[in-house]
Amino acid sequence: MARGAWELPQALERGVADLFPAGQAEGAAADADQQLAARLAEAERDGRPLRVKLGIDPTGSDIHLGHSILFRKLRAFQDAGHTAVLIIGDFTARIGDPTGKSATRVQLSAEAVEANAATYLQQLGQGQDPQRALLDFSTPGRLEVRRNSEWLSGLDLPQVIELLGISTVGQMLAKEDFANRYGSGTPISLHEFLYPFLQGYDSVAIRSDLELGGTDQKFNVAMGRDLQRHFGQRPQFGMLLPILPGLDGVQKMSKSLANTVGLSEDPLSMYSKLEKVPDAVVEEYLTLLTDLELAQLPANPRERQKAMALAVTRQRHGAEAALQAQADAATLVGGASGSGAADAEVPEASLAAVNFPAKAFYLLSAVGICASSSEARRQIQGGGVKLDGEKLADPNHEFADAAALQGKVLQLGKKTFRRLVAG
RNA sequence: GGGUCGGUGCCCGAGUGGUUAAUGGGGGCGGACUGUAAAUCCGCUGGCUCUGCCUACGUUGGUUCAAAUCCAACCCGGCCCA
Repeated sequence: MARGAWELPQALERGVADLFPAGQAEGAAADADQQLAARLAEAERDGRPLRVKLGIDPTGSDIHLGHSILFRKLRAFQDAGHTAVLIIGDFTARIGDPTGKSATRVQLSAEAVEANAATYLQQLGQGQDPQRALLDFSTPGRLEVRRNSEWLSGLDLPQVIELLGISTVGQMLAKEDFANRYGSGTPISLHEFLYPFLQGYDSVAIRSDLELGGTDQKFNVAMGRDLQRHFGQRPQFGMLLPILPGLDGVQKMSKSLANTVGLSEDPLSMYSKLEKVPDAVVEEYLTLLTDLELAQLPANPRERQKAMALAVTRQRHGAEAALQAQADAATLVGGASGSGAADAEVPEASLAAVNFPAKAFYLLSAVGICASSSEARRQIQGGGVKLDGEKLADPNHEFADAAALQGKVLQLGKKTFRRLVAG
């Protein structure tokens, strides 16, 4: 999409994959129902900030960088003076968004949903300095946090039937996910059809002017427009951002694919994961996760990769911690093999749970560096384990007591380190 | 509701009575190499302080000296019919 295609401020336009409706800029009077630029101008003229909707279903406990691109965009709207309406999908989380799913999602209990919601808000920066936080929680009028159970749990059957009457089975089956599943004989539960209506109804309930979402949300966002029109409201705009590829560079970033970087990860692991994302996605990461001016970065791919990793880490942890993480990563990985590792900042692991005397393979699992003692045994035999830079070759090597290990750095592969501390 | 086919380890998928944690592929992890990577090559890939012992082929029972493999019931799913 060419820069300036929608005549939006750079901060709002950066990285946008799709914006609809997108009426022609030329021609008759700018139409505030068809062009976002016109709607923005109208908002400014009338002194009425836009209501920008972003819904999240609290189905997990961690927010990762893939989610953050939407929050970054939401923040950009906040910074431009608009109202972010963050919808916690406490009701819809219990149905599960079928988008992108090849199977029916497990339904969550109300308690689990509420607990997840709380950690989400915390990760988004509730109660934190707006400079460092992802969203601005403190400036008055810039944020509304709503739960969709507010309006959804009160719908009665006649109302639900009214909603369902707005669309057709044909339209539902035209949705890619449903079409794929139906076509391949994978089950689709009927209640999953309800999801788009409920998400759409959220837009009605909060009188959304614009909804943010990933490109896979087009169907649901468009449904919001249909419902708003049905209920006599001015339909929202849809602004879609790309789905961030995960660390594998191929599939979308998703916890279940274990290719994520969590927002609250420590600086070192955040940096070292990011500095080795595949070349193919570095530009996308730069565009979507940083504010760096792409043209001014060095051309060398390795340098761009590092600049990206540094910039993202800085946003979350500050400049100092980010630089430290960069230095540590260089020491640990690039490695004046081992000797430097002892000095670098490394997450600690307690020996409290270890029963001595401890055999090497048992130690690895007891300390949490390997998932099981069997795995630890294999890793040692495979030559992937070092203690203070020296290869541990014998899985049965016995350590008599904690004192022998205190302060040493246990390393698995190239990127997993734990400094052992007495419990 | 009726008919029919099917449910195997993270995923896909072999395997139809008997040396075996269970062929093969994918993914993942580790090693070498490199710009950290990618590509390539090699190793590992149920659990347990482990020269052995557990637990595993939808569930529960049964037949057998012996079952993922045979039988029964049940649960779940696809397709066809209603």
